[in-house]
Amino acid sequence: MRTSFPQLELDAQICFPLYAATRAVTQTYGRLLSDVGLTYPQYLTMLALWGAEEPLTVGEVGARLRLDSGTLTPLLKRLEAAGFVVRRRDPGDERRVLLEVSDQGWELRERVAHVPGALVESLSMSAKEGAELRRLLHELLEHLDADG
Amino acid sequence: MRTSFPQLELDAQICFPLYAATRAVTQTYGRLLSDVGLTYPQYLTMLALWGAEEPLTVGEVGARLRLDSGTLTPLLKRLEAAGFVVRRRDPGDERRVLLEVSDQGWELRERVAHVPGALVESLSMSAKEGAELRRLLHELLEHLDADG
DNA sequence: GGCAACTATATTGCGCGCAATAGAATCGTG
DNA sequence: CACGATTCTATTGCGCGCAATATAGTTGCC
Repeated sequence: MRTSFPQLELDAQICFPLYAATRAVTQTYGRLLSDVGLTYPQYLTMLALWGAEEPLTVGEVGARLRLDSGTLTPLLKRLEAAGFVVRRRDPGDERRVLLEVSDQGWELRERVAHVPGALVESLSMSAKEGAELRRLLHELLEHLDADG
Repeated sequence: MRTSFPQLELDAQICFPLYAATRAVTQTYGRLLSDVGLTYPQYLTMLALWGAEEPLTVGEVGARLRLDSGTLTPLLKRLEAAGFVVRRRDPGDERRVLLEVSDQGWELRERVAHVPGALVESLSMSAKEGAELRRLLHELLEHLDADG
């Protein structure tokens, strides 16, 4: 390089490993999920719906996944088209859309129950390192939420 | 939820914090880079070109960033349209495209020299934690490269 | 009740990210 | 030299991810 800018080295930063690792993990999930016809963001959305006590709204899913309606609306329409979710307006507040997991959606849950284990296998990380990584990522998220 | 699938909890996994943290970091970069008209992937591409001793090919940039031509070709055309990069076929091998940083591209480097520092500031992570996070992410990448 | 703020979702536009494919140039082998 | 295999970039198609905007429904205040 023409002059020295050591702070601009690719590998010296956290940003690039984070970016590359996320894409690698997404691809690994993609291979595990292609059988059942889900993408990784669709899988995360189903996790949110499966984990809720009752039907969530689009906004509630967005709050959990940190995604907005521009991303979620078409994604949810695809999940509905695939038969995993039913979307209907909340009769009590017609602005809101309630997302209900269909019977087929509950069956899907059993078909992907092996996925987290398979992924942890692929990562081949110790439980201790995994917990540490999770802790650091949560910390990073909190800082960026506060003032990032 | 209807039945218990503890392994399917959103926060129990590494995947979701990784996914959310990456998007948060990308957004933080986006705010820092919007002044100069770069996106985050464009910035990473410029880092690769700035850091090379001589013009890189599309494939060489792809190897460094782990991106393929489907992503890079249009991205590089946008960088060329913005005046930061010159693309030309390698006279010695007409299959390859050489990517040269323009004068304007070198000037850009000085205008973003503050970005890594500003980002580290936003993360408000200790140097020790940053190094640990980087180490864990590199490890994760290696495992996924090998058999993921 | 009426009307202005506010809220929730949908739409549009653009830039990735990647699989699949195409097309051109080069290489290797006979 | 010929020709099939390989390499390199470009193209196409689709699904995010997000800013900006639009639209419909609700609430609060008078």
